[in-house]
Amino acid sequence: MSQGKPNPRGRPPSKAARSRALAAAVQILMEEGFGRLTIDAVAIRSGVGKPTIYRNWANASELTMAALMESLPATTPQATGSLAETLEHQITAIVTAFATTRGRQIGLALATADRDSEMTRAFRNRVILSGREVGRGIITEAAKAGEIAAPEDIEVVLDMIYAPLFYRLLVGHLPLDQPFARALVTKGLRLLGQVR
Amino acid sequence: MSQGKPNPRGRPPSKAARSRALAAAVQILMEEGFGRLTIDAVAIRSGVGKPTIYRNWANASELTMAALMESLPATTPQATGSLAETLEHQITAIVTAFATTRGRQIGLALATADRDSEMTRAFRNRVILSGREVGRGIITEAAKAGEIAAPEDIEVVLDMIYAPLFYRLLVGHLPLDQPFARALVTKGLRLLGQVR
DNA sequence: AGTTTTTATTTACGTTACGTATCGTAATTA
DNA sequence: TAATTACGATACGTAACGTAAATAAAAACT
Repeated sequence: MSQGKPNPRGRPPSKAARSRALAAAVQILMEEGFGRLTIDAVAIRSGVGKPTIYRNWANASELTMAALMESLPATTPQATGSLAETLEHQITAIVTAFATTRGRQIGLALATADRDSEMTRAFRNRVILSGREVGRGIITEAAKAGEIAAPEDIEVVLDMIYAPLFYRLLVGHLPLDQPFARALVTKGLRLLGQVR
Repeated sequence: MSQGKPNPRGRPPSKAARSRALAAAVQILMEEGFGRLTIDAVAIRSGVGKPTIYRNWANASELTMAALMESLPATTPQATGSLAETLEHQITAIVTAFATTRGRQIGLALATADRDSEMTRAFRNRVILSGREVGRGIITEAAKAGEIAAPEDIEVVLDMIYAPLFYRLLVGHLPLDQPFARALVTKGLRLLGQVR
């Protein structure tokens, strides 16, 4: 590594401006929705100049993802209990989170995003895949505890449990509700060798 | 019902203009990609006027979906064989189809589309859900033939098999390839009570 | 044949958002 | 105090949207 900060010369970037812009973006997202979240709107509402916004985020899509990440609820503390209980608790929480309008916004943001940007990767990991990772933890713990055998093809199993949530959210062919969450868990457990 | 076509008075809508516009849209989609498919571009390339285009499709997003449907490969004829063979054949075909760039375009179109328009519904059924419906057919046939028991929660099972394809396509966290297709079928069969 | 109706094409327009450039000012270091 | 860098304001050029107005063409009615 180099010596980090040799000497920052001129006026430092304003943390305040950055956070005012981000806060305005989150507000717009909540109050007016995805379609209204434009750089101009954020500039006007926050009082931060457009060039400053562009100095902080590469484009509108990245600002949107930043705002979405900002507006996420804190991750649910992991419940303790049987594999079935824990899993159902988590899936149910995801269904609840997706039930809001934010669900569609997330899908839209992901689809629109520039595939291989740093921001997109972060968004994907923290928003889309975080639930799936929690699920991985729950399952591997259950395996360690001897509740189930060590699953093979864990990635495929995880996809089969978590993808349908995203699928129903985006495609909307069938409801994304509690009964669905329960059925998903039941079937998922069967994949893990546990019949309930 | 009324008497259908009493007498269409003035100049009839030009089928030619419509299909020229659609063809141009498909071309642009193939050659330049989703982002370049704009009404202006289609008008210029096809020689069809913008108002005429708007008379045929409500907006740019609908034209895009129409073009995507137009450019779809003919549906694979259903192979005959065991449940496992038939299912694997079909899933593999979907993976192949999704592997092209068109895969991403489909996801983008769906995410961007106006949720409850006629066109969106058609697009969803013919592009996103058609594979899933073929799967339903394969499974119910196998059940009728006594190869498996009649599955309960068929909708959930279908989602668990078909959603992961879409998920990997859009999220891109893991490859959408043949090994994945095979693993998916194996796990799917287990859900259907068949172990191989 | 002439009138009416409807569409096609052309052209222009107003709107919105993007992303950038310019400018004078403010904040910080040397 | 000078140099440097970011700030806010403003204006700009570009692109695409979707609509309007005007003229020409194609068909049905009389």
